[in-house]
Amino acid sequence: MDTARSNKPDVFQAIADPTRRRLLRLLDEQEMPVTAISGHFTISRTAVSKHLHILADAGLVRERKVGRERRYKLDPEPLLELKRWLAYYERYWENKLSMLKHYVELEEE
Amino acid sequence: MDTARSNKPDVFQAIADPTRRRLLRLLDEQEMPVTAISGHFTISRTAVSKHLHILADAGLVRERKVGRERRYKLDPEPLLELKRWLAYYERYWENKLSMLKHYVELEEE
DNA sequence: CAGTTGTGAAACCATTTGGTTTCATTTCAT
DNA sequence: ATGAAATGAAACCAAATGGTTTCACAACTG
Repeated sequence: MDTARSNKPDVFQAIADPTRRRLLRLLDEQEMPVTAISGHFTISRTAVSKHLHILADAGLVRERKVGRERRYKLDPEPLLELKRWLAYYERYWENKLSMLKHYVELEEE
Repeated sequence: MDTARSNKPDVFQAIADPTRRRLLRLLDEQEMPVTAISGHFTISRTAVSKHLHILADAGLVRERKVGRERRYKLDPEPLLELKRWLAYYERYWENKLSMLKHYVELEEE
């Protein structure tokens, strides 16, 4: 990790880490400051902070300064890219028959 | 990478790499042997082979021996986990109003 | 003003990751 | 049987990743 590099904010990369997925869930429910957030994890506050920056770089989280706190909140918008990516494969399960057909072909041949 | 460890076949992890996403697309269109596949990439055949094993571990790809070749083909089933994960956030864009409301709230406060 | 709280930046570190090159093995072609 | 083709395993490597500890600083609380 090291530093929060604002280089390649990749959604796929961002959600690859389980801790970050948990963070997204948490911040969907409510906006929270870093210390409160890190109370939900066993890793250090600093580590959580880094994950938050990665999520922010990917646009998955919004940051807002309130006094000395820095509150984070989910921004689901970038997940649309994932949704679009997934949509390509949608035809496989858009109906049970196509799925079945797929498996039959896999088994045969 | 090093070796194809059949430890934690994580879908999120598997699709995090852009090369692997390209592989999935390619193998959706047709079943192919390793050498043919690696013709589509600039990295070495061995590297492609490793990516294929990672995808296979995640269940995203099926392997079939045919003579001296080893043919790979997409198995989209594990993508359903991703779809389910994504479904949680679905309410945000299930209608334009909820999305709009979300952004307004983000801007306000 | 003095002290405490909330947070990020830096410097480190071990492990994982994506790649390469080399070698061994299996299967096909002659 | 002999050689070429298709592929995985091994050993190795540089860079990225996820963590930690320490330090500095801004902003509240007395």
